[in-house]
Order: sequence, then structure tokens, then C-alpha cells
Amino acid sequence: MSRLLMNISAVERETGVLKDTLRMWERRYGFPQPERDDGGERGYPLDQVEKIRLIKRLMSKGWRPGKLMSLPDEELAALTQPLAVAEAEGDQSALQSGVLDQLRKHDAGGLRDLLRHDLHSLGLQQFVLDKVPMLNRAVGEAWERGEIQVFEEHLYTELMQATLRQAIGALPPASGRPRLLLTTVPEEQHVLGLLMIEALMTLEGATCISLGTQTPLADICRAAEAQQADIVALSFSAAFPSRQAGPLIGQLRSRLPGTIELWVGGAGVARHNPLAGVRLMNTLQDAREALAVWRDGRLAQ
Amino acid sequence: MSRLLMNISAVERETGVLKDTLRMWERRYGFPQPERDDGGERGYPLDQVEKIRLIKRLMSKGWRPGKLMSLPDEELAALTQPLAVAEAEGDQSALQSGVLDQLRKHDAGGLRDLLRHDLHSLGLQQFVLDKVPMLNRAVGEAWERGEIQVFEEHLYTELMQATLRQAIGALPPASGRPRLLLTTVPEEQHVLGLLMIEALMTLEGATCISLGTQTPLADICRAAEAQQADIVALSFSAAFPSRQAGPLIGQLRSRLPGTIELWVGGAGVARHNPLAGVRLMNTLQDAREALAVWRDGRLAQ
DNA sequence: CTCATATAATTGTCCTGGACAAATACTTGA
DNA sequence: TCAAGTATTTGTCCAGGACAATTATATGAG
Repeated sequence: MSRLLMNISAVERETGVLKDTLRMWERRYGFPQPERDDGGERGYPLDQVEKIRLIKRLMSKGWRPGKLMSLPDEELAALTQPLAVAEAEGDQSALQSGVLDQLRKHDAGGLRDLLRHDLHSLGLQQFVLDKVPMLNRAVGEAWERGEIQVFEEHLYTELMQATLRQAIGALPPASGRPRLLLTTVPEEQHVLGLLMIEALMTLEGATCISLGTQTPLADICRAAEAQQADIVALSFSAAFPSRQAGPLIGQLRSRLPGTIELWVGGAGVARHNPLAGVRLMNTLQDAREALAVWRDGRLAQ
Repeated sequence: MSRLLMNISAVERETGVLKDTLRMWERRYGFPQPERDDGGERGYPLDQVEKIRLIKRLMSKGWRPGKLMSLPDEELAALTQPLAVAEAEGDQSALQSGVLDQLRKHDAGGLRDLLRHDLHSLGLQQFVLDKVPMLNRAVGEAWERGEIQVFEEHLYTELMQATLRQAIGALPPASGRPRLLLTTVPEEQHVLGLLMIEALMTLEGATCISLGTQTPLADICRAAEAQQADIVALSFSAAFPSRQAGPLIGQLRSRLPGTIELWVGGAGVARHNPLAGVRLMNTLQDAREALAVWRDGRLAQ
């Protein structure tokens, strides 16, 4: 069996690093250094792809690419270690609840039962307000430390999604005001934020219409009008490139009728600059307050 | 308010047409013809973005870009019409059930109730084997005819997903063999195929571990080993670029231990050439048969 | 005339190497 | 110690060329 080489779009798929950026890194830093086929096209060996993923993970922790690429492999690997100490102090409750343990043990059934148990013992509202954000954070941080793999994060997300959807589905269908349209913009594929807000708002008697993730802007506008939404709510995960968020939200705001409110939330827009006509929420609690404000405004009219 | 212009990556986001392709179209066909800002960067007016989406839809029906771009707007619009006749004949049962009607009326609540009703009256197995594929096809075809918008398709997908997940969650958790690992490759974001197979296999007593969509190949392999999967099952939608599927599957096959079976299915790989060591399924019924074969093989050992 | 094969056109994706603007780090002076 | 200005770093865009894979068309055999 000949050695496996991946072409540049496969590497983009696998790592999330754009083709242009991969070529730029090669030009500037000399890494990655793919082989070339007869036609001069790049072919990346698997170990380089792995290293790209490691670099990307370290970058998300604040390291800069130029620094990382100039480091030999051993020092690079060492960078993931020191932070592991933080685990001992932080998120004890997450550890206590055993979610990370179950993840590491690859016990899908046990994890599902654990989440369900937490849901039932806390109730949906408290589960969503406290437990889920804490677990999300713990899993995200463990991933940043390199303690859990991408597939383990996928598994967590899938099980949490199943748990939340199960709970939402069991709620009596709400038909009251306001009517919220929930979705994410293209390139934002994280769904848990949407489900959390859907659960909370449905509990409060608001009508939620979710489009799932990655709706083109034009379609968000069309949907808002067709569904007679009072509010459009967008969720941005920490993984969303923060410099894209501002312009994107501004554009959506300008294309949406002024009568429709625009709410944005999630780690990807936390402590962002405020935008005119956009309500920015740092926590889920903010959303509940915003709902109360909306209803007060309605009443006053 | 000045006219809104989108930059090239926003257009890629909105339309799904790669940047390179957008530039190539402009070079070769003279469309799109974006404006330029001070720095010489492209800015696409909204109507051109709309036209790009229309062109992409027509391309998915088999039209070729060179042909389409040379056509004036009226003739382009006319191309979506003739096929509408087909609706009268095809998919009567879908129409009878009213799903498309509800979608066009934007009645999310009504649609959800309708799906639940169908599920309960048919039972999960028949719902998944017959009804869901039919509805998926009807919605997909209506989209190709331009009768429903992207956001309406999103809404359908979301409600169907909620329905299926609800049903799966209500099943007694299976822990028998085989153990199936379910996911899709990166760039394949359609989840309904996964949920359908998860429902069927769980009904048959197989253990399903789903990673959701878009798992990098390396992580599919890691997950398969960590979860001690007997079978890895991948779903490909019709939207998946068919020429990418073959190499991708081949690569995964070669990276996966030989003891783990690889099943692939969905419209994106239907009537594909067979690959060594890969079981290709054209229908969901095939999956049930493959399961029986697997169990026979086990028994014989 | 029908089908298979060879040739031509079409089309997407990759390439190089240059440019620039935004984000980040560093320096300087109050 | 902090704020403002300067330098560096970094990602994304651009042009225009090349090529391989797909699809259409022409040609010839049965």
C-alpha cells in the first residue's frame, strides 16, 4: 500500500484551514511542506495534517501561527501540557458529574443516561441555564487542552442534542407571542445554542420556529417575514471567526424590517461591540430578561 | 442607505459557489459582473446573488453553466416553469398528506402535527421506510422546481429531525450487536439519512452510536476503534458532489481496520461503482438485509 | 439506424506570486 | 502605569495561466 496523500481541499475539509491560508503558511513559514504529484499539485502526508490540526487548536488558545510553525515538534507538543494543570481547579462539578469521564471512557450509553438523569433531577430550565453551559465549557476546554478528540466532542454534542430535543418535544406546544425565528448563519454549524434558547423560550410560552443551522441571510429575512416573526435570534459559537460576526449581523439588520427585533448571543459574540438595533446577550439569563422587556413593550402599546 | 454589496466570501456562503468558480464564471461568461471597491475587490449586488442561486438550482437539474449564463433573465426564469407540470402526476400521496401545502403556508405547527400523526399511524418502521423517503423526495423536487425556498426546506428538515429524534428517544435503548457507528463525512451536512438509519437499526436491536454530521476521516477511524464498532455507516445526500465520494470512501476503507465493515448509502452514492470492502446500499431496505447478513455471518463463526 | 469509440468543447479546481487591510505586538512619551 | 502611535504579523483577495475530468459531438462499424 502506497503512502496516503491528501489533496489541498481534503486538508481544508479535515482541518478547517482555508486553501489560501495553507498555501500562505507554506510560502511564509515553510510548513506544511506537502509533496507534489506529476501535475505539481500538493499532496499532504497524514502526519502533516495532524500537525496542522494541532496548530489550529493551539491558535484557538491564543498562540500565533508564526510562533508555532517555527517550533520543533517536541516543543509544540509540550505547549498542550502546562495548561492541563488547570483541570484540577476548574469545573469540579463537571468532573463530579462524570461527564468528561464517561466521554473519555467512550461510554455512550452511560453518558446518555447521565444527561437524562441530570435533566430530570434539575428540571429543564435549570438544566439549560446552569448545567448545559457548564458542560459545554468543560468539554470545550478539555478539547483545547487536547484531552479529548474531535470525535468525542461530536459524541457529546450528539447526545446533548438528543437530550434537549427530547425535552423540547415533550413540552406542550406553545403558540403565544412573541414568535421567535431561530437559526445560525452559514458557516456556523453548532446547534446546541439554538436548542438551549428554544427550550427556554418555549418554557416561557413563546413560539419558536427553528430553521436549524446555516441559513443564508436572504433566507433568514424571507423566513422572518413569512413566519411573521417578532424576533430573529442567532447563535454564534466560540468557534465562529469573530471578525466576521460584526459585518454579518450588520448586514442582516439592514435587510430585516425594522419592526423585527434581532437578538444575537453565544460565545462568538460575547463582549462584542453593541450594534444599533441589535440586542446582544451574554448569557441565557439575558434572553429571559429580553423576553420580559419585549412583553412589557407590547403591553404598553 | 447605500446599496448593499456582498464580498466574494459572503457570496460563497450564500450560494455555495466557490470563490474560484465565481471568478472563473466572470472571466469566461461575463456573469456575474460585480462592482469593485477602492482596493479592486469585488462587491456583488443582491440581484446578482439571487441570479447565481437560480443558476445553481438549474444546474442541479442538469443545465450547463455556459448555456445558462448566456441566456437573458426572462428565458432563465422560464426554464423553471415547464417542469412544474410534473407535479400534477408525481407524488400524489405527498400532496394528499398535505406536507407540501403546509410548508407553502408556513404553518410550522400544523406541519409538526402532521408528521407526528403520520408517524403514529404508520409506526416508526413504516414511517421511515416509506413515508420519509417519499417526503424527502417530494420536498427536494419541489425545491428544484423553484416552488419552495431554501428556508422552507430548512424548516421541513428541522421538523422532520425533531420528529425522528423524538421517536428514537422513545425507543428502549439497544445494547446488542452489531455496534454501528453513524456519521457523515465533512461537507455532508444532511442529517436525515443518519436519523433514518439510526431509527431502523435501533428497532432491529443494533446499538447505534451517532457522531452527527461532518466528522473528519481521521476521527471516524479513531471513533470506530474506541467504540469497538462492528460497522461504520455513512450517509451521502443527493447534494454531495458525486465525484468526491469514491476517493473519500476508498480512503476511509484503507484507513479502517479490515475487521470493521463499511456501509455507505443515500442518494449521493446510489448506483455508484462497487468498491472493494464497501457495502453500498441503494435503499433502506438494503440496510435491513445487510444487518441480517452480518448476523448470519456472526452465527456461522 | 443503433451503438460504441474517438475527438472536441466545457468546466471546475489547482497553481504562482503579488497586494493590501485588519489584527496584534511593540515602542515611545506623558 | 497607561495611552497613543508605529511596526509586524496574518488572512484574504486578486490576476491569469494550466490542466484533468466531465460532457457533448462526430465518426465509423455492425
